[in-house]
Amino acid sequence: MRQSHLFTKTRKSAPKDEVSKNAQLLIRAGYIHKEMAGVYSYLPLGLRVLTRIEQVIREEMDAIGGQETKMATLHPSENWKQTGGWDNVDVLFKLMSRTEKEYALGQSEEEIVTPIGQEYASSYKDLPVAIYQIGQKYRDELRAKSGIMRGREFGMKDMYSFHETQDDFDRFYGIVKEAYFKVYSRCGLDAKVTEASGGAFSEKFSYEFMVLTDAGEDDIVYCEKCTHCANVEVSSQKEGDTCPKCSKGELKSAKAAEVGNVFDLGQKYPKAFNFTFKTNDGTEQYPVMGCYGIGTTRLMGTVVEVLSDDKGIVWPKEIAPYRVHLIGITGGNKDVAAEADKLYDHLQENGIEVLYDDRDARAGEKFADSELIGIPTRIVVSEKTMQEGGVEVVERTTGTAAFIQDSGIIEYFQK
RNA sequence: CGGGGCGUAGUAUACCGGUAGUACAUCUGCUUUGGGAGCAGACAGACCGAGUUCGAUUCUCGGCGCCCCGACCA
Repeated sequence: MRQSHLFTKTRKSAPKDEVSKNAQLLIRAGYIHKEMAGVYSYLPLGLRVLTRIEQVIREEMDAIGGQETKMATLHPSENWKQTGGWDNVDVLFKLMSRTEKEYALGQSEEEIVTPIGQEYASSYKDLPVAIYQIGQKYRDELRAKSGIMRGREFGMKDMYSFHETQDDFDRFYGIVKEAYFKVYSRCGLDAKVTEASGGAFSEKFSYEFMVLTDAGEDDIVYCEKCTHCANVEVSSQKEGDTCPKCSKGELKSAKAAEVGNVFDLGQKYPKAFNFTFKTNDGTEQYPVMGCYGIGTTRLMGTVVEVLSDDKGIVWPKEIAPYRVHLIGITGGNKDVAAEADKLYDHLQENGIEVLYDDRDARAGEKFADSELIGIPTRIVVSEKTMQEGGVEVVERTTGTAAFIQDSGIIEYFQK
């Protein structure tokens, strides 16, 4: 992508009404555009990041047998009335058509996925099954906050599983947990898992996946010696306590962002829709159901909160909008511009995604923009580098510059 | 939903009871070119409504919007 064609531009200052770091940086760098409180549009750069996050999640869900779908987000009110959610889920957006027919906007998909499961899973031979989707969710939050961390419209991967037994759900939960840790790791985050309450819709437990950041909304305690982590909201554990798991470490308290969760739904939804399957002895039974969420847009915001520095965003390679930011410092020299053009083509021909700053701008502006946008590797072509037969390469994470010969450029990105 | 704060060009800001100035961005021209360039010129603005007043962007009230704290958080 030639930056001269990219329709977004960077800004020096953030809008005064955005305080959160993720919103300030993402807006300044041209990733997102605010529509209203809690609702953002994703612009070309932002969409590329979001799409990559989705792809990481997709790969990990597919790897554990999840099957992707695209379920409706405009829901019939009847399904919500059948589960009681129409009157009991206060974040549910309800709307009415011109013919006074009622609808709900999907804030979660149990009301949709359960009847679908019922249609296709009628035997124990069809279980377990896990289906998921990645898409928009709508929640009528009383207060949207923290940029893209808590919005009224947001992106989420939600997976639902149906099992013959509780034991089988527990087994599958362990598999999902490992897959979730892979997702966070690939996104450059270090996550912890905690037990928490199931919220209003489940009398059973839930698990929350947490990333330490002051931008988060949850108060947790965690052990530095082991993986133990608990939500202060539902546990009596507090800072300074001896870790109940390893009894070696002392608990520390911290703010954390919930970047994923798992709910054990039991048989609530199958019962509400009378979804039964035949067991191997011919009796009818309700399946055990689980749901597994990852907020894709919140995950993006969390990455910005956790990894950015005073110069701008720092994307991990897996989810960066481009792998390389190629910068031509031409100073009006046509030979340099031609050399940068050539390198741009060369990188693309080798499958390396590149944002090419071919703008007629000064070096300082290009460097500052590059650091704000946060692409992992910057390559600089200038008169100086041409004389030496190579390019300057700077990693965004460290800021250290290295010189590599033209012949070694592609190899640099293949290691 | 309770409390607090804020609404001035595209963005960030300043001043003012007598219709608004600056910076960045944008446009034109010349110069400049490895850390957000310089000069000259141009375009562009008071959230909405009511009230007070000779006159309101400024004061008062209401609405709307946004941010923050709290509550809430499938």
